[in-house]
Amino acid sequence: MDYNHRDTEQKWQRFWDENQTYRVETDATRPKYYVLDMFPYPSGAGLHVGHPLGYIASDIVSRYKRLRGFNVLHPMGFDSFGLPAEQYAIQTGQHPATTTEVNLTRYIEQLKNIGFSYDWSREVKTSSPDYYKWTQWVFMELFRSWYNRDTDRAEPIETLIEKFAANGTTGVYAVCDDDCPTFTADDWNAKTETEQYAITLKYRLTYLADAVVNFCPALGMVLANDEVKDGVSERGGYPVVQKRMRQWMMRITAYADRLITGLDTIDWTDSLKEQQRNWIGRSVGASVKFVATHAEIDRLWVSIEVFTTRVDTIFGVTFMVLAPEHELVESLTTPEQREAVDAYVNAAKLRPERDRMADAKTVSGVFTGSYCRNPVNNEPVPIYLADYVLAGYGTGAVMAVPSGDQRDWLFAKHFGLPIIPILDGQKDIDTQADNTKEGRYINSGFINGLAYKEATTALIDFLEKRGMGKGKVNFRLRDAVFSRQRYWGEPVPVYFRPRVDSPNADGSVLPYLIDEADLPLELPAVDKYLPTETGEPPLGRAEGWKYQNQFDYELSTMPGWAGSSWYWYRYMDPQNRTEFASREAIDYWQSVDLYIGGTEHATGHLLYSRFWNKFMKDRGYVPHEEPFQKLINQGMIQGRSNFVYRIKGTGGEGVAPVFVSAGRLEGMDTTPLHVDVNIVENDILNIEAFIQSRADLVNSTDGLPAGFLFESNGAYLCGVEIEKMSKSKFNVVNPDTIVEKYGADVLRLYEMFLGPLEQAKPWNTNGIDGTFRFIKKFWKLFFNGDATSDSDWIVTDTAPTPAELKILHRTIKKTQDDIENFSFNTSVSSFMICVNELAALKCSSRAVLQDLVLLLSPYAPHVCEELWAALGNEPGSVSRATWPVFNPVYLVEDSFAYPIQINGKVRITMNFAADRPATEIEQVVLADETVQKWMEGKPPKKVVVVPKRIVNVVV
RNA sequence: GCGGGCGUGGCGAAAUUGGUAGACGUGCCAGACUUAGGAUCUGGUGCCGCAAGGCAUGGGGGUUCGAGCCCCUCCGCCCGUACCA
Repeated sequence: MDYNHRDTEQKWQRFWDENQTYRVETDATRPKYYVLDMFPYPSGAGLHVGHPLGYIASDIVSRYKRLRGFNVLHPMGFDSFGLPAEQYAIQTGQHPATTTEVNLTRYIEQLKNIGFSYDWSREVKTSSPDYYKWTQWVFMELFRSWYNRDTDRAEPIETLIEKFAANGTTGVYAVCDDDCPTFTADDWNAKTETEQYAITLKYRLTYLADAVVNFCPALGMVLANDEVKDGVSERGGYPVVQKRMRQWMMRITAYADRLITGLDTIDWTDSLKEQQRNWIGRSVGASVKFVATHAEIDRLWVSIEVFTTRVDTIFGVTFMVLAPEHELVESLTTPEQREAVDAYVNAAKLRPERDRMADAKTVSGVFTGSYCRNPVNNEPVPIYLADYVLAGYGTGAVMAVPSGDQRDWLFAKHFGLPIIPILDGQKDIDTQADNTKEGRYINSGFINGLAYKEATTALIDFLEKRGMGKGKVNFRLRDAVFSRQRYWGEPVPVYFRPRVDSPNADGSVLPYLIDEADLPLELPAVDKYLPTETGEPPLGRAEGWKYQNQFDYELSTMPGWAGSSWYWYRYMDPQNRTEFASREAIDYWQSVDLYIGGTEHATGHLLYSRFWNKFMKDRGYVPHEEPFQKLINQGMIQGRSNFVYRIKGTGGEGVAPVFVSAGRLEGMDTTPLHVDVNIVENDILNIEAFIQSRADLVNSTDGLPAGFLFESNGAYLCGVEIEKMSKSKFNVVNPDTIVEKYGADVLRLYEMFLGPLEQAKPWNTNGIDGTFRFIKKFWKLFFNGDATSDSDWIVTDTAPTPAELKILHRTIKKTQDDIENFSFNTSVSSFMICVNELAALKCSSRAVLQDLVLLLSPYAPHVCEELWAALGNEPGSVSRATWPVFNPVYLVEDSFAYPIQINGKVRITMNFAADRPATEIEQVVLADETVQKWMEGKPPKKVVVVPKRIVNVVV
């Protein structure tokens, strides 16, 4: 019987489906393990071979953990709100839910084709009202909470109100808006309920604020910073302009410190943790006030606050730089400088941010005409504007120390400003800045002679005493904009009520949460998916959409990351109608043990998820501070494009196109053209398929057929380039075609065999035959393929030989080590060696082969299920079996030793294989005659070793 | 610029983390069985050399009995980030 991957795989996929083999329930008698994939956005293009890479790895771990006795939660779902479906809706008028459903069906089909052990009964999709009801509920909980810095956690807003009623703002240490008033308990209690409510709005974790946002006129919507790439929208690539708009915001900054410290408790790669640390950007320094004086009036005027991480260099300050957008620019500019400043500010505004940032080499700036005084020595400091200072970071103002900072140095050189050395450890400051902290201070007033640490302390002390500055921790992280002016997202469960019941009623409106009983607030139908004529978001088109038939709803929807910031909890209890997940389910599944996904979510999804999780922990809904205990980033699979080369000038009217093989390009003037990788094998072009599929290329415009210049062996060799996988580059490989030709098991093995999981690599189908052959060889350990006999089943009940046991146990050890270490590629190699060796030994022992089936089953589940049943086990039960026990006894003889001659002396180095830890590697000196015989090729029969010395050598 | 990573045969890659470099796979060469081979099996395959031998992990230097791995330096590539004060 030959192996037929199509029949076998379909049979078992159907079996798993019908028997719900991978359905999982809470089971307090067994340890749990939660393996999660980053759920995909179901795009219209379907899956390509890059998508399943991480899913295969997580599936292997899931299947392995099941065999090790864990109750494994391994779900899949869809992040199904998103812009592409909406844009398609705008073009076609088709409801995004419809297209999403079509794409989603295709995704599920493709995923099932690869044989993943997902519990599909737990599928979630973020665009389903049953799901987004709870996304809206989390929003409400955030709205109903404030951040108490004293307890360092989020608390219900009621605890804040109690404090206000008891002591006013005294003793309240909260994260809030900048313009929070202070008041006494009497003040508070004298206010109307509406006034009190209005005040609490400044403290809630989700709040309305006027924010300068990235507005994209083409999309008619606002984008988050991390959705804007190079100054254009990430999706679509449209220009983005700065615009002030009223937006819902999330106070993620309240969690900045905890988001950093939490990184120490989780098992993520250092590079990813570093990315998040940098994004949050905690820097310890000082804020210092420089009092500005007007050049003409020469009197104390206004104070400019700067943030610096190097307050120790303050005596080296020779100028100050403000961002062109700084609020004081207008008032600091003297009449003489007015024209130059206006020109500079306008140029900076017009210049797209991307240009401003990209151009780091050109020094530009302008003098305002004003000065301020250095608070430590009262020296006048000229105030400049320059666009290398960002309005959004710190205070938008920098004290410039050209001796210690290269940008400041360049600026000083350009404008002829003084450069004062302030440390005796600095060198060459005539040619460049030196940011060293080594040495003793010079030219630095009262800190002369001190070292960095004492100087910093002394300075902060000095400034604090005079009220001119203080030690401060600054973050780069900013509160997240939470509103989107688009249709295909979760409606924000808020309505607006005009202020009428307060003495100060001015007709303005306040936001209120809708009644929780009214959740989910479902997306209303609209006639078009575009903004309204008055510039309202698409939801403004919904007719008669009023809360309680009278109040306006919030018209913006939530961003894409809302639904994905808590979804791992929904998988725990996806059908629950009364809670986002039951307490019982959460207590059992706790948090995600292993999360696999791409590194591109480092500062988006992975940060927001940690934020929401911490919030939910604070409010007692979840047990863990961190949602994802271990995170593995799979590398991106790139496309491998193939090219043909057409000689320039051929292929037009009356000239037959001529294609030159890649090996003969020398001296030819050719145009490279993408050719479909699916008609290229080992970079050799299938000429017939090419001629058939690309009539547009292989004939001249008037029909003359193409000529080809081949290699000397008669083949047409294509050129190769690594590019992103995309339709337009003809380099997309669909997993379905691989599954059809080789089978899902081969696809799974091959994707793992390609290289380390974390490494980015181009997809290359060359070599997949190797894994295909492996599966066939594996099969032949069970069936000899002799069609003439009644049964070609060759497994026997013979006892395994020592050699067979050695091979088996070496493979058990290797496989479990590899899976625990996510080193799947070497595991596949060891399977190949194992099968080759067992075949060479003509191993037919049931005991060995049955264990081998279990070892391979996480990688190649279909063929293993088939063989498992053939071995007489209950059909479909391979996932309920028990992982073979590794016994090191069978490997002892693997130790080896070899003599090396060093400086006339001979040493014997001993290594021990898998059964001994590496720390026992020996280096010992033997008797000369023993060594002599060894060198002559007569090794000792037996060497008995204990750590660090040889006990006995038998020759 | 800064941060992180990488550099090993024609190609994808191994190397028990300082101990026989190139496992395994592909590709290529030769052979077997074949009417046939894009099937299967066997052998060979880092480079130079007829051989003995020599040279090899981007270049150079260092530590070490011993370096692909550690240190210094230079070169090249990739990813992230955008002047973060």
